Amino acid sequence: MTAPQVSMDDIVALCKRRGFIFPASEIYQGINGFWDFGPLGVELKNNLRDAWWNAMVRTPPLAPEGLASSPAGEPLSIVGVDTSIIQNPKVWEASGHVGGFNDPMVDCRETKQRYRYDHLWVAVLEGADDVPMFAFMQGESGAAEKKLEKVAKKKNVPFSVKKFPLTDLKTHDFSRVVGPDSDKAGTLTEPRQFNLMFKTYVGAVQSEDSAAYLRPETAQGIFLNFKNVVDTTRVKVPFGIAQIGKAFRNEVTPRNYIFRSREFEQMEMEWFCHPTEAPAWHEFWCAERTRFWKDLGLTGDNLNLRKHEQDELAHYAKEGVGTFDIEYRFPFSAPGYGELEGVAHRVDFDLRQHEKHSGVKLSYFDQEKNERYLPHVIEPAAGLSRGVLALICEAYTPDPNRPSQVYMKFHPRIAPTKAAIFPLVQKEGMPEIAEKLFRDLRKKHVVQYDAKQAIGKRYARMDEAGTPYCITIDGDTLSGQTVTIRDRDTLSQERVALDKVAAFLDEKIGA
RNA sequence: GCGGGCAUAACUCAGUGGUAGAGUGGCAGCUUCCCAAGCUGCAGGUCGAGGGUUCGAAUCCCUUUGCCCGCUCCA
Repeated sequence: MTAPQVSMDDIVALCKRRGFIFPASEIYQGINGFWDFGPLGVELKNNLRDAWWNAMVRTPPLAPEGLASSPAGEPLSIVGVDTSIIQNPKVWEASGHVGGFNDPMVDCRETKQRYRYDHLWVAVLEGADDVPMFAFMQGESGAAEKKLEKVAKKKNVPFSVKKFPLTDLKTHDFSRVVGPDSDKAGTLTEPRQFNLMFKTYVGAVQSEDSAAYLRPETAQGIFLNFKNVVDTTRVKVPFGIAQIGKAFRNEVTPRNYIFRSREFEQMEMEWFCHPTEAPAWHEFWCAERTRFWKDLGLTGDNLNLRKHEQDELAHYAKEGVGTFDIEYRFPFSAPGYGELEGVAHRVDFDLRQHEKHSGVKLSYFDQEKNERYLPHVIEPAAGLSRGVLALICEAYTPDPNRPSQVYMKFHPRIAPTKAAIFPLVQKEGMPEIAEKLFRDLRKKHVVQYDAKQAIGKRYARMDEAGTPYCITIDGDTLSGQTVTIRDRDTLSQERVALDKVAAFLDEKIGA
């Protein structure tokens, strides 16, 4: 069954109207690619964040048969860190984020190869305007010249080669250029500066010596602390290090609401394991992570597990078993999907790189097996901001039969507000009882008190906020010490004893 | 980055050269024993921003910012 077609515009309007998400710096006409979370949005985000931290760090999964050093059924070992957004710039050279990406680059649309713009040359037949040019890497003109020779024979023109740097060619003429690894003309993109990291300067005086970057992923902070954690926390491979935090990418095109924004939040866990066990752990984490999202209500066809094709793998994942994406069908991506979480096999790329660049030994010594090695890494990396968006999209439920026309069907565990407490009318002592109940419940749950306006309007408000339960104090409360609890999804009401309301919420929300 | 579209109240929108509007929402009061009910009232917009044309611009022109769609990009 496919979800009813809802428009992204309607979701955005509700998020604004009810205080989930606002455009950042809106009173100054906003800023492209940045968003603020409002009162309901931050509760929702915190709930997702806490659910992840609980699932990974506080109560990690139990060890599967035959993989972990601990016996099957024992909890896996995962510890948390919270590392700095700004690190020594050498970190990003080691990780591969700068270097190849700071110079203007030219991509080949066909082969997906990427070349330094200033390292490419082209070879062309002198005096022939209507034949292809062949690009080659500086100093490796052999293949290009052979191809030109063929062309010269075919066209019956003299074989007289002219060579010059690609930078001398107008980008308009790129349509005539055959890429170094391609055999079609016009597949090279215009040169582009790939500077996707935000740059800043450390210290009050700005100079290139003090340049630094805002982290483009939280993962590196974990690798930087691998040795610290091993040395101080008695963890043994296999184990995990988890982190939740902001990351920044100067995206070319921020798009699709908060899906691709320039400042976002990640939830990443690096699972360090023996190289030979990495494929099995990869499979394990794919299943675990899928289950996590399903438990939060992302069910059915809207969730999809997809293996990356070889040519779309990141630089660190090429040698491993690959990357799986957990994807969600957003209204803007339908019928396709958008990435929610990637489970990648990063092999030992990061530890190896940091060992090389820092000169610090990062290998792990297994006492029992008397074996020293660089652990492989399985990385489940989820987008917290994207997760929030997926939860919002999944929750958005049009319903022409109710006054609000729409309600937010959040799983009670992640709903921003768990319950609202209403006195049915503002008299006969009802507000006093309701307020006391409110003060009582709020110690443990996010609850709201609302006595204003008609009861129907108050229910409607809570439907749009996605509050799963509305507790109403009425005439029978005065005589029988019971309240009604209205269920957001079914609209049905049940009577519950006043002193059992807290237990009711605990049970429903799983507190 | 390229091409197209859009921008008027918190939301959805009307207003095509002559005094800024509606519905919804919000707030206050009255009413009200269960689903945006009723009555009364109130707040909120220099029409995204800047410049130009004009006696006069939300309206026409230019620039710019933001959003949406399609390419491109997303290591």
